Amino acid sequence: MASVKDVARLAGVSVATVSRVLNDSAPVTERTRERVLAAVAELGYRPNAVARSLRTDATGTIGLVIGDILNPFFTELARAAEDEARQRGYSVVIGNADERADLQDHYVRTLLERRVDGLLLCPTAEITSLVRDLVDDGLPLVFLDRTLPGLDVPTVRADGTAAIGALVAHLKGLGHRRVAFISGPALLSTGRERTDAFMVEMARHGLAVRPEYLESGDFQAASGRAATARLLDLPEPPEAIFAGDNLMALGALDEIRARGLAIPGDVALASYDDVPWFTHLDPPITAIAQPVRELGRRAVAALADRIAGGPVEPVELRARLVVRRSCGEPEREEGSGR
Amino acid sequence: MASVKDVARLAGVSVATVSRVLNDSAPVTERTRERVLAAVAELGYRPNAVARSLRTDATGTIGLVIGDILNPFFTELARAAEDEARQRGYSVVIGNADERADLQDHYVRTLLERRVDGLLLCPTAEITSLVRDLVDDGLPLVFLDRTLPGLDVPTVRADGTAAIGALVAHLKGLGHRRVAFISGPALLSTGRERTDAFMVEMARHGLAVRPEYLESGDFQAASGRAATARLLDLPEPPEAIFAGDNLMALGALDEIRARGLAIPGDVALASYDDVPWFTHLDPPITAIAQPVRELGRRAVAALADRIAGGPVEPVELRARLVVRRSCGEPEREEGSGR
DNA sequence: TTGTACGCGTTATCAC
DNA sequence: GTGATAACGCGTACAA
Repeated sequence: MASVKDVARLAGVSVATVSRVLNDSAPVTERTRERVLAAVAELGYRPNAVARSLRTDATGTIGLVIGDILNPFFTELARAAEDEARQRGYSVVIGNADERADLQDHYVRTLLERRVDGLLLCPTAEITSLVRDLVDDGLPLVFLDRTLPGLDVPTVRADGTAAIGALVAHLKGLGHRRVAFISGPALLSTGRERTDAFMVEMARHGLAVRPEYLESGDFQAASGRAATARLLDLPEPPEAIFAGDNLMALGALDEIRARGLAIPGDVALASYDDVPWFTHLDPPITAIAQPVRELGRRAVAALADRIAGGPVEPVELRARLVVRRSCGEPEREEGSGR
Repeated sequence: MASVKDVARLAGVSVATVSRVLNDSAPVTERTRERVLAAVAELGYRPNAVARSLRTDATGTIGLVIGDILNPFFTELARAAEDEARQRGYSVVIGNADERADLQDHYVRTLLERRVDGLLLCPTAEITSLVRDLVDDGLPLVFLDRTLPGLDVPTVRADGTAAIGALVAHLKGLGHRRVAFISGPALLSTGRERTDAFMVEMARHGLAVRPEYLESGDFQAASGRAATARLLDLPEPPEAIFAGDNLMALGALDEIRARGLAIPGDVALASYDDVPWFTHLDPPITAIAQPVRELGRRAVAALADRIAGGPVEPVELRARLVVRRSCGEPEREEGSGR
């Protein structure tokens, strides 16, 4: 493949001049500029980003390690991040941790070796020594969606407390008293926070939470289904089930359907995380929607600031309740959806 | 960040020896090996993949340019490709063309500049000059899911003809005669092939296709919804609608629901492309499933072969019909799902 | 078994 | 305005 040298030779100038033309880093005669450009076109020259990166110590690349690429939440997050990154001239290299610490570390390692300019990380539960090193090394780092305790890293996330409060009020208003929650992993900040908020809000609304109504899963569909089975097998099953993420809600849905139960007639269902197809279910699912696209954009913006050496504030957006019809809402109360 | 030089100095050896230890490219005394490894650990040395790539002229990276990252088909495809690539020691850089030729070219260009070892491309409709150059340049290239006519590039894809035939037979068996098809863009090979197969199979089964029953969309939900609206507004609407991809099926579903029509009572619905949540709809959607994960794996395998300099055969897998309950199937005919 | 020295393709610093 | 050249970090031919 043609290099600057070839271009220089063909244009009858030095490599320095070629570089100057290509990056217009210094004034060049119109005549030579044309000659260089002509040579570039003739040779089909493509600058070698690898060599440039070695020289400039910047790759124009940011890493994004997400929890699970099959989870629509992360997919949309990735897309939003990529849009914003492209606009800022960055490329994004995505790593899929598949909710496993070892896979997360694998990707972090290769991203480091590839010398990404910064890293967006949705950390898995465990705080690995590699992640700790990252912080110490001073690599521009921003946590996305999830936090790790005791690490001084800016985090971009959405707070769901208010929305969960709104949901609890909504359920109570609809006459539900026995509300169950399927929480995510307690090791994940998102898992913990949603559970805490649920407990607090239930108490605040004077609703008791029986211990057997507090199930827990791993943010995957299968665990949501299993938890729902246990709940429905209870001598006195809950009137409403609130799943801690969209995949567990899917599992819950399956189990309810498999038993031939009706939503919301036999049991109400609500989900943390909204996904496009919730609108298309019958009934449409009442859910708590995170501002996913803005999360992705703001995360990239924050990282870009850190890379530029500026100070970075943590970002905390707010999730909101989207009322649909899976909790026994009267016919025309449908929310705005998305 | 520490380099081989630093490691060499600390270990009291030459850079060559450090390199030898790290790649065990040549025998080294156990004693020096230990010293080097100790130095590596102490300095927290991470090899610089950028420099290595410049030297070896290989990045250990493959590019994957997909049509639309929000389409579950491509998401799953990407994940499968990534799994296979990781097992083979490659990293995948994903570019999202968003079904736009200019965005596709943008990503192809940056991937080229980053010197990916090979490229997996789901080409958009138009055959751009950049893509033509790619072929001429001899960059290891494999088309995935879609082909471009007149280009000598191995393609990994799934043929849907048999499955479409099975679907037509299935619909006919269920008593449907007026079957409509919402095709994808005729410029896309996948769009064309599905339409052709539909026409051929309808004829083969002695079913006429009225011109007004042949709608076309752009593989996005909105177009599927609009096409469905036109179909349902017909003086004599079709008894069954077959959508050319999962997103257009989603749009069709919306329009049908919005009109308060019942599936399959008022109109039957089937989709090309199966997605996990089709199972969870009521009724579950009868669909044609592509072997998505195997497509991804085989594509990476083929590309790896090309990179290694071996000959590469095109791969053609088969899609299959998954019978569920959206076409008026009797209660217990449900297929195996996925 | 180990060390020295060159070159990969760029950009940047210095002269001219 | 332009050209020669050093340097980025690494792998490797060649020498020792």
